[in-house]
Amino acid sequence: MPSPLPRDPIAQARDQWIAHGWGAEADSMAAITAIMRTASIFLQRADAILKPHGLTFARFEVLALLGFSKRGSLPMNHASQLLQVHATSLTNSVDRLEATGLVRRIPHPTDGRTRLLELSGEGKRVLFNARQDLNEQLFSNSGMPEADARTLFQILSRFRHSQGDFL
Amino acid sequence: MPSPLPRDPIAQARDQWIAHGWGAEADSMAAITAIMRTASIFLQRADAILKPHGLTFARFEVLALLGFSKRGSLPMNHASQLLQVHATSLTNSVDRLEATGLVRRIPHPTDGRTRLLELSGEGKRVLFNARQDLNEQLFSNSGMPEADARTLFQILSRFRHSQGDFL
DNA sequence: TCCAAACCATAGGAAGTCCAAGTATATTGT
DNA sequence: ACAATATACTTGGACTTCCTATGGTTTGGA
Repeated sequence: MPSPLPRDPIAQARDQWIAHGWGAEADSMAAITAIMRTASIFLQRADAILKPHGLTFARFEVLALLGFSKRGSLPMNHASQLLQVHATSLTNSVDRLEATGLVRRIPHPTDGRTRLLELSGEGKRVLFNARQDLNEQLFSNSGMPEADARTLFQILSRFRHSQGDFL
Repeated sequence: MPSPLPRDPIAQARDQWIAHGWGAEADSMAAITAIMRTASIFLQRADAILKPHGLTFARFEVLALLGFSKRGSLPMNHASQLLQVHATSLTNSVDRLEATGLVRRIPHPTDGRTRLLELSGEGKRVLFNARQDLNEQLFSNSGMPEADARTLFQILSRFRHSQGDFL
């Protein structure tokens, strides 16, 4: 928890980059560093909001995904692809969600390798409340103007697409 | 390591948000999720580039900061503020940097509480090479057009300022 | 058919982040 | 001068992420 700094340290780093002759890379460096810092800020805010619900953002995302699934269940495989995290990360999250009774692992009817994830009743309740809080306290009030959010999303979509993040 | 998806899962989530009546929050949600995902992509790329140097991005940032300090040394306190990470995160990074001989902790001449960080000769060498690789393989070639990088940095600076990230 | 290759999930381990607490040192106010 | 407060750093714990390796299951080619 850094106290407010006299000047943007990323802007300072950018100046240093330029001063040392890497002007061509300075803007890219600054943008990447700023993205990482911003992600950290949002993650902390989201986790703080979700803490009273006994959730983290990673686990919230799992619940939210399951809440949208038509059939009410999703193979772990599929879920980890949609959440774009490593399979082992999802295993970790699901372990905790299952331990607190928000989610169940059930066997796949035809494929013995696959496990399906299913929300419990309690899981649905927690999801409902957590999502409401997150919408009110974070998404409705992110601190970013709508226009900026849209521009950001467009730029990042272009970038992610260029990186093979999706087809 | 997710394989390429048929469609952007964040755009899908955004659609779901709208379909469920949270259209007002959808763009913000999508932007925030995209930021987190993009940060993850960049972090993985940076860590992969730095691995041959025996570094991670977190530790590289410490070295880079020290490399810029006029006096050649910096109090941990000051460093953690500039890097905008918790003091304990810096302790963690410095432990590893010191264990591999890239950095030294030396006592502060007048304040007994403070420890100064100092690059070793090997630390300077590693920094030089790592920074060159990062500039060539990540920053020069980030996959983001210069104009996008600049726009991104501006939007994120506005946001971070609004969040009290700096004055 | 049946063996090899692909796939799903999990275990273990390394690293990063944060927070809460604890220790030591400085500073401040009475 | 001395007690209270503030600051600097570290320790321990919770959590996430990734990677590598392993055990089962399924699938596909000889």
